[in-house]
Amino acid sequence: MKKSKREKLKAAGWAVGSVQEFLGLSEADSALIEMKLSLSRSLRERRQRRGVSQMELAKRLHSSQSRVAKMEAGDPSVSMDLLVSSLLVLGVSPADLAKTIRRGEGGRGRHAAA
Amino acid sequence: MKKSKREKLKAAGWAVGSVQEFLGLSEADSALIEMKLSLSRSLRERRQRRGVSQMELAKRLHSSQSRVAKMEAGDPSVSMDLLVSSLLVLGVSPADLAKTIRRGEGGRGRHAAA
DNA sequence: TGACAGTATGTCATATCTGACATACAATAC
DNA sequence: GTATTGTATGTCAGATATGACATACTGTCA
Repeated sequence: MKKSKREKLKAAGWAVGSVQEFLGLSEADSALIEMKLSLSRSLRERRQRRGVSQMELAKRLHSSQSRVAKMEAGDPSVSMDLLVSSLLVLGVSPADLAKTIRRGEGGRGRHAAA
Repeated sequence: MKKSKREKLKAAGWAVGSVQEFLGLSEADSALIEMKLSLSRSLRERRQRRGVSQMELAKRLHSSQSRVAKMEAGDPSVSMDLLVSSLLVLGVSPADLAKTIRRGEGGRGRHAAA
């Protein structure tokens, strides 16, 4: 029941801004997606800021470099669990995580502060 | 690589407080778990507060009553994605979600404000 | 008592996610 | 040039999550 939407998104190339309007996504669906994209961006940012390579992060996570790349690419095959785990492994506090999640706040006039 | 820990947790009955110390869980692992438990509690609370039955929520989610029950029971088989989706479907804003997540903040003297 | 609405718990087939691998690409240093 | 390091992308077998279903347990109301 979720797959069809993921397919559409993949096909659409994960348009960045408010993805919702032109696909048949519900508010909740698109909010979730934007949240994940937000986490994804945060991950890359934090990792780089700490000078950690994807390979190294992968090791800490007991995962693989390719999966880390997919996480940062916002690949739909990546779960929120994995994104959150990764951030936690990078030492991000739940409080900071919360901030990141709020950053994913829905369209309607909001602007992403890069 | 995650399964063994889930098994242990299940065996341990998902002890509520800071689960970490007596199992071989990393900080990140237990932080993730407590976050999920936090979401889980929040879900039940919000759903009840709105007078929505598990069955009804299940329909809105295109899921089933039993899965909603598992979500609220903190069953390890439930993903963070599903928990978050559910809260969103209940109309919870990303900002409120963020608060819930912060509530899952790690042990070290903190107390769960019910 | 029985009937009912809500919830819990177990199982299962199928959908999805995951780590691992191969391989390609980009930039840098020699 | 070609190593080397970091990253991207595709694929796939195996692991995990999912919805659906059956069934049991709980009130509550008559």
